[in-house]
Amino acid sequence: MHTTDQKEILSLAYYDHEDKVLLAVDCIIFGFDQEELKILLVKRGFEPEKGKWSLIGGFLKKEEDLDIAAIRVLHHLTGLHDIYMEQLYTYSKVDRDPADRTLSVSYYALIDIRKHDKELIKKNSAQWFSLKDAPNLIFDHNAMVERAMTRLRRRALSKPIGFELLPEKFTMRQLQKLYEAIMGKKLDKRNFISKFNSFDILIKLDEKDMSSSKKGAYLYKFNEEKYNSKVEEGFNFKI
Amino acid sequence: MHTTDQKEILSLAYYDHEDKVLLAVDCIIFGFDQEELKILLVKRGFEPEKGKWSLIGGFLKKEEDLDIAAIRVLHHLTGLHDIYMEQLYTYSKVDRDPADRTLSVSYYALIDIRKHDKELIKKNSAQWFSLKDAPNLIFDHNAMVERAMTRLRRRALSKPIGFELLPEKFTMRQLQKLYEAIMGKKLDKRNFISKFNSFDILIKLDEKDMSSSKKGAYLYKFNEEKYNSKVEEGFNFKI
DNA sequence: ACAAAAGTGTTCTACCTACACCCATGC
DNA sequence: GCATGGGTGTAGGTAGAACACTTTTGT
Repeated sequence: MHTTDQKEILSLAYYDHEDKVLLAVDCIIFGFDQEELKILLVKRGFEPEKGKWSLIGGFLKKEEDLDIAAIRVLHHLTGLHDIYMEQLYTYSKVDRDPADRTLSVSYYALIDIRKHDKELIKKNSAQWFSLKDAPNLIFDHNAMVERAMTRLRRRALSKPIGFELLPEKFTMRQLQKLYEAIMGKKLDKRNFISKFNSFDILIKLDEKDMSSSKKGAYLYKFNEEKYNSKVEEGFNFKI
Repeated sequence: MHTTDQKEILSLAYYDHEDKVLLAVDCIIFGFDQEELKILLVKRGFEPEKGKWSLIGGFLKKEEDLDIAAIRVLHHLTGLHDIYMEQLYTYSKVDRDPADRTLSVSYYALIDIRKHDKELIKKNSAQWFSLKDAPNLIFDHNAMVERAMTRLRRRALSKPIGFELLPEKFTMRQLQKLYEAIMGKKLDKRNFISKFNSFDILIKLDEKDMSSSKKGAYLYKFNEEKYNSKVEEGFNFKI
C-alpha cells in the first residue's frame, strides 16, 4: 500500500484537476413496536434547516469507508453495535443541500426498538415516528425513506431479516404482525404459520408469553445456525 | 435557490471542517451478441494501472449530478443517447484507488450492441468481452461487474428490460437466448413462448428473419405503450 | 359462563414444469 | 428428399389462497 505522502504525490500527478465534494451518510433506522413500523428521526440542531426533522446523518471522514461512517452514525444515536445495515442509494442532485454541494449515501438499519439508548436519543433530540404520521423531512430525505421502505419490503421476502426488528424471543403472532406491517397487508395466520414452519428455522421454546392473552402464546427463537446451514445446502427463504 | 456566492458563505459557515473526496462514476455496459452477454471494457490510458483493463469511468464534476455524469461517460464511449441505465452501489474502501482517496458510484447500462460507435470504441481502446473470458480488472471493478450481473438478473425477472439489449425487431428465439444468457440456464421454448404470449406485450410483425433458418422466424416488437397501460391496471411482469 | 386470543387442516385453484411431433424451406 | 431450425398443446405436480372451529384461562 502507499503512504499518505506517496498518495499526495500520485494524486497531484493524476487527479489534480478533478472536483472534490462533501459526502454525507444518512440512515433510515427502522423499529417495530408490536403494531407498526417506526423510523427514528432527529430534529436538526444546526443550519441549514435547523429545527426541522431529518434523518440522522454525518459526513464521511477521510479515514473511513462508508460502512464505517454509517456504523459510527448509528452508534452515536442509538448506542448499539452490530446493527443490521445495508447501503441503499446515493443522492446527488446539485441543489439538494442549499448550503454546499453535498452528496449523500443512504443506509437503512433494522434495530430492536426496545434496545436503543433512551438517553442518547433524548440528547440528540431524536424521536420515533410511525411511518404513517412521520413529519415532512428536509432535502430529499422523504425520498430516502420511501426507497428504504421499498428495499425493506423486497429484502424481507427473500432473507430472514425480520428478526432484526424483534426481540430475541417472540411469538408467532408478533412475527406475523411484523410481516403484515412490512408488507402493508393482512396475512392469514394459518398460512403464515405453516409457511414458516415448513422452513424449519425456528426454535419453539417451552416458555409462553402471557402478556397478550389468558391462554398464553409460545415463544420462538430464530435458529440462525440452522438457517445458515440450510442455505449452504441450497435452501431459499421465500415468503 | 442559492447563488454560488451564497453557497460558499453557507458552506464556510456550516460544513467548513468536513473532508472532501473525489467521486468517480464507473459504468458496467452490457451488450448481447445473439449468443452471450458481453461487457465493454477499456484499456486504461493513464496511471495508475495504465495498460490494464477497467470499466469505463470518469470523475463527477461540480455542476453534474451522478446520473448526468454516468450519461456523459456512456455517451463519450458509445456515442449513444437515451441509454437504459441504473445506479448500483457506491464503493468506498479507503485504499481502493492507490493514487488518492476516491469513491466510485457504479452504474450498469444496457445497450443494443450493434448500435455503438465503433470508431469511438477504437479511439478509447475499448473492447467487448464475453463475461466468461473477461480479463481481470483494476481496483474493485470485478466486484462491480458481479454486483451488476446480480442486479441485472433480478431486474430482468420483474421488468421487461431485456429489450434494451435487443434490436427493435427480434425473433422469439433471440429473446429466449437472451433470457437464457441473463439467467445462466436453458429454458424450454414452449414454456417460454407461452409465458411471454400470456403477457400480451409483444407485437407480432408480418416480416420474417431469414438469417438463421430456411423457414424463417417471425419478428416481434416490444409494445411499450401497451406494457405501460397494463402496468397502470396492475399488471405485473414476472418471468 | 363468557370473552379474548391461541392453535390447528383441508380443499380448490393457478401456475410451473416436463415433454414430442409436424412444418416450411433451401440445398 | 433431407437437414435445419420454427412452431405448437397437454397432462401432472406443486405451491399458494381461502376458509372455521376448538382450546385455554382469567375475569
